[in-house]
Amino acid sequence: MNTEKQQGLFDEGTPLPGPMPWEEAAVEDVLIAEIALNKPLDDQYSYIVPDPLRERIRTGGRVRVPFGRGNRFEYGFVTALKTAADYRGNGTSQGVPKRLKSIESLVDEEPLIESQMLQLTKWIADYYLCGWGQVLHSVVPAGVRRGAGTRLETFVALTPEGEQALATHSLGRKQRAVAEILKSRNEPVLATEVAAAADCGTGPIRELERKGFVERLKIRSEVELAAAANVDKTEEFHPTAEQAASLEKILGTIQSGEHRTILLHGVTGSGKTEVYIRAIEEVVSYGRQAIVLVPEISLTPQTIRRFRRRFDSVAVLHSHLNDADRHAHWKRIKSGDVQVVVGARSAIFAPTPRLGLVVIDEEHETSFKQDTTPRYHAREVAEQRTRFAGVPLVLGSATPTLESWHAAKTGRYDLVSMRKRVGNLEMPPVTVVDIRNDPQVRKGQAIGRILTSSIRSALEEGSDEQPGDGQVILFLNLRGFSPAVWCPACGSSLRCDDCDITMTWHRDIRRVLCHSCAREADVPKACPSCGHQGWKFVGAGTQKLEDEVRAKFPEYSLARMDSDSMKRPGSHDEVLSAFRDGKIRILLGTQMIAKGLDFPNVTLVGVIDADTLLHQPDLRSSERTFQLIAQVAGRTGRSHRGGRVLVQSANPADPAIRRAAEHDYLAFSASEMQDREVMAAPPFRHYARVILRGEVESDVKRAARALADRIRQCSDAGGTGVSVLGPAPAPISKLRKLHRFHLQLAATESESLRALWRRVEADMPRTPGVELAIDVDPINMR
DNA sequence: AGCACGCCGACT
DNA sequence: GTCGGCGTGCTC
Repeated sequence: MNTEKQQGLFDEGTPLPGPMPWEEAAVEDVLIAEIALNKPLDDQYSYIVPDPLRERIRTGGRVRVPFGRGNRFEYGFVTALKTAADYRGNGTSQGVPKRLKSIESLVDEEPLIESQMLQLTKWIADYYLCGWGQVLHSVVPAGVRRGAGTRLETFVALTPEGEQALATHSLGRKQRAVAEILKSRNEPVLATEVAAAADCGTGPIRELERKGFVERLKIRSEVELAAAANVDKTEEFHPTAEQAASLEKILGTIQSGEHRTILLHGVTGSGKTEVYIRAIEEVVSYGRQAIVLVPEISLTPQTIRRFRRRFDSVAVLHSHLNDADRHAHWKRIKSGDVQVVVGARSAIFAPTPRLGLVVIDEEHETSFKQDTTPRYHAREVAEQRTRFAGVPLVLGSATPTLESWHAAKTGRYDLVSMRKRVGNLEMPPVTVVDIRNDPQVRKGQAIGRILTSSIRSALEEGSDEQPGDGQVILFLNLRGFSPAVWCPACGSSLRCDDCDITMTWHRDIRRVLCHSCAREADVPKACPSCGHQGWKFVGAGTQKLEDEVRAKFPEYSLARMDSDSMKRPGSHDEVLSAFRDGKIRILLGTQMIAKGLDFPNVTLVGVIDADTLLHQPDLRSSERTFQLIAQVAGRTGRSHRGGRVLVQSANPADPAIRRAAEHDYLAFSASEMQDREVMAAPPFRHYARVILRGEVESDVKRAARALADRIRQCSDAGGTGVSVLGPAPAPISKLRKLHRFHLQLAATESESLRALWRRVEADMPRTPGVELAIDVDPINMR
């Protein structure tokens, strides 16, 4: 706070403040609360706690305060409480001589945030350069903030007349079924449940109600949490030597009572999950809780079942929970009733009262980084949270990030490795097929000659008992039919009106879709640039692949799994169980099928195009390519039947692809690490990315230049050793109508980036209509 | 992030 | 004369 400015304020005729409470006698013990507001503000604001609230106010709870000149009411979190004496003496005396306002009211009786979580969120605000209040706001789920807890549900019950009618009246088939069900249950039943059990809609129920045989009851019910499944802890564990060693290492750390981060590098199929479960059992036996983070797409019923089978009380936090369910879970976790929390990124904020262990599975997944404010990485947040709690963090992956690998190599993490698969199964042989001269690919097909014949032999090949029951997984990381609609006359492609992106043709809806903003449009008859009629649909997505496979293998059943075909809840599980039962022989899809699937009869995995990620303008493109192939390859060879992998590529000599084919993470990481050092890229250098966006391109560009000048000025003056790159248009230069420019800051010490930014922020040039965001440790450069 | 205050141009 | 444009400090 600037004293001069405040002096000025008083000089300019602002009414002089009355005596502050501490200027009167016996008010030294007036209570003052520090409040963090949900705004991009660096400071907390001090408010007087009025006497009636004194006894009830708590750190970590929310309050309603008047804010700004208009005294509009805002919600904020109490981050600290102190007496006026402390307040005056705490060294911030420069900022004191201002009139403090009073808190209007308390929002929560019970604090939402306990002190370690307060500390953690403060760390996030400092590290990721955003407001503390913003972090606090985003850490508490909306359902919890709003107190969503109950919902009104419609129950139905049989009336006495209805019960008689069963014997005396003739009822329609469905109506009778409904009445029978209600009679046998002899209590009010959820209307939807009855309808499902009687295999009918609500029609028959309504008819019964009209006749007076059924009554409808609206019951406000506490949300019911999934009951503990049949717990089976007797499952025998015959650990491999490597599993035993890994587990021993983790248990040793747990018992040490100190924080360590353990990187568990285990190839696909090496049994990492079983190691996690055994470690969690240990902390649960001490009455502590564990948090398991998995990528959102791995949060499948199979994964959840795996934990539910082994623990009495598992809370699953997925993105499709409604507010009431989320709140119910949250309360139960907070009460200590939950042993294991399984969830995506944000589950790292689960309010476990006695945290014993955090596990992050598939540590390399990019979905652990949030791409809106606060732009945190769950791995870093977990590192801090476990450090504060003095408990271990286990990071598991077959293909660790270079960041984690580097941390392990330099001793910041402990490393344990599992190089062999459970059951002494071999890693599947991976063949890279050069498709540059493939006659089928040249004709525009997605599947080349060699992959075609491999699919056929995999499907036909069988065991002695069951001939010809082999299954095939085909992976293509592009949904839709064609990723481009191209005009052969002028060479232009259909683009999104709002984004700098080509539209993808979706044949099922006969429209084009922008995969960035989800905008939908019809394909114009003629090319808007040249008027030519006759579009070419270029490239292949999963829909086109589906067509091609059906045409080539009409005798085999097939399912496509991508976010378009899996919109209906439960469809994911249905397809996978049909695949498990062998009712589906060919499964094709996107990312969705690259994770965690484990089917013994899959004897061939085909990667349609290994190059899509390779050509991204991203320093991690090699790493991503390696990860993808290694993960997909892990879907086969999971039984004595063995299996193989075929990777189609136009760059068969690329080191990332070759190393992945050889299952050689060590060689890949060693050479990639050297490249990163030469490029001055992470993990050897830390980055922060500043993104500016606005509707008027020239304004954004000007703002970006002005900001870059200001940053360079601050940087030079401070001798910070921070290099400034840009500004340049962002790789996606327009997104949802907003033009985007970015610039990057790089330094050997992460802290120098933050120090520089804080100096820049203090006197930032601003342009109306241009928004600004900063991303610390960015992993998405788009 | 809002928002109230301010200083500039086009209207009754 | 004043209504309203949007640049720009300030928010306990």
